[in-house]
Amino acid sequence: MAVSSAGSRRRADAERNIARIVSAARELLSSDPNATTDDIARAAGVGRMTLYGHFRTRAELVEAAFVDALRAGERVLSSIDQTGDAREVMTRLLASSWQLVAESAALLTAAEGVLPAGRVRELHADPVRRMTELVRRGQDQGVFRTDLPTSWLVSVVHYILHGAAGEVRAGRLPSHDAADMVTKSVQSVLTG
Amino acid sequence: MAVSSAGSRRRADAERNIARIVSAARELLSSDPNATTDDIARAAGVGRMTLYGHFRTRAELVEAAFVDALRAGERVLSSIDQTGDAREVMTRLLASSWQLVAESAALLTAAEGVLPAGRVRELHADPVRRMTELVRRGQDQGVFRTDLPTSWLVSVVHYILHGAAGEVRAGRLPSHDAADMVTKSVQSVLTG
DNA sequence: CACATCTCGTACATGAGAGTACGAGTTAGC
DNA sequence: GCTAACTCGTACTCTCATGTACGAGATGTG
Repeated sequence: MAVSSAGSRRRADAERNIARIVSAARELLSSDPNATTDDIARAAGVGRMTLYGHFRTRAELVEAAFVDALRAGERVLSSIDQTGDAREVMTRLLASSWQLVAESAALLTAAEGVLPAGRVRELHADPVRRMTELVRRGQDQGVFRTDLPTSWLVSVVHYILHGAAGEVRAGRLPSHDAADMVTKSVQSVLTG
Repeated sequence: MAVSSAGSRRRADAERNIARIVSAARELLSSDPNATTDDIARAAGVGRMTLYGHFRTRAELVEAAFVDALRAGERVLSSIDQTGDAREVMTRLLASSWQLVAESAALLTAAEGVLPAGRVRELHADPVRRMTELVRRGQDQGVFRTDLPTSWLVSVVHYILHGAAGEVRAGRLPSHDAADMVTKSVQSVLTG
């Protein structure tokens, strides 16, 4: 997060620059978890020193980018139409969020490499919980398998998501095909 | 690979040290893709200078470790009983190799970060080809789904494998449960 | 318009890791 | 047991990224 927490108000240009930096960090770290502060500052169109004016350390910046991505994810998750059985909800969810989740794979790696152990899990406990609830609901409704633990099924969904992202990034899978393949594959695993 | 390629013969102790170094590299890089040459030399029980006597650069060492892991994988793949339909073969294959493939996930990351682009795919073209053939055979036999491309199915198998490895490493999944979950999940995706 | 806030270049300190140079000591193999 | 091959410690250079120090100039805001 930015240095000045709540006490004093920030100037508008500072606010704008912070947003730019976080956004650039999200973008760069999502394709290269080792992007340097210099890379990020440059991509944000600000000097490196400006960046350090807002984020004391690289770790602080990575966390800010990660939190930003999580917030975007939360926005999507909470806007999903929850009617119908769990299969339908899952399909809708994947259709509208697979790209987002997938893009953050490398960002997650970056966060894990830099943040104190456990902090990462702590930060995205919320989205994981929501996904877990959806899967469990499906199991309770009898539309998702119960011979595998809920937590494992949730994990597999993540792996498929991240994998698809990798394929797309590497240019081996056209982006518009990905959603369909992800959905079909996930549905198979969940229904057994 | 080692510096002296084919021309002159190596002394027995040198040969032994090379084996130790490669083995240590495989082990360390499999849990930390950023392990340093110093870490590896130390783990191999040799001086750093000995290591540099056999591998000019870190990249050369990483490649050697990667190739070594691939060879071990090939040995497993080629010893699998190929009788029965593709589902049975796949089950046998996963049972006896998931750990191996899984362990090499981080090693693969290390290789990708250090080797020239494309070199990695080039190196493990063989195992990928074998797995692809197995999946295609299943599709031809009518036991695996055909509504998703072969290459995508192969990829998903890899993701599930690597994901399981991550869970085991993180201590969230007991190692002896993993094989079963991987097998069930993969079977679901492949049969639709 | 005054001034606190913000920008950002240059320069520097630090630390980590790769790879090199040298050379004395050890060991395998004929 | 002689010799070439090998080991490996010390010490060095290079490069790269993080983070700090200083300070002059630009700009938003009351």
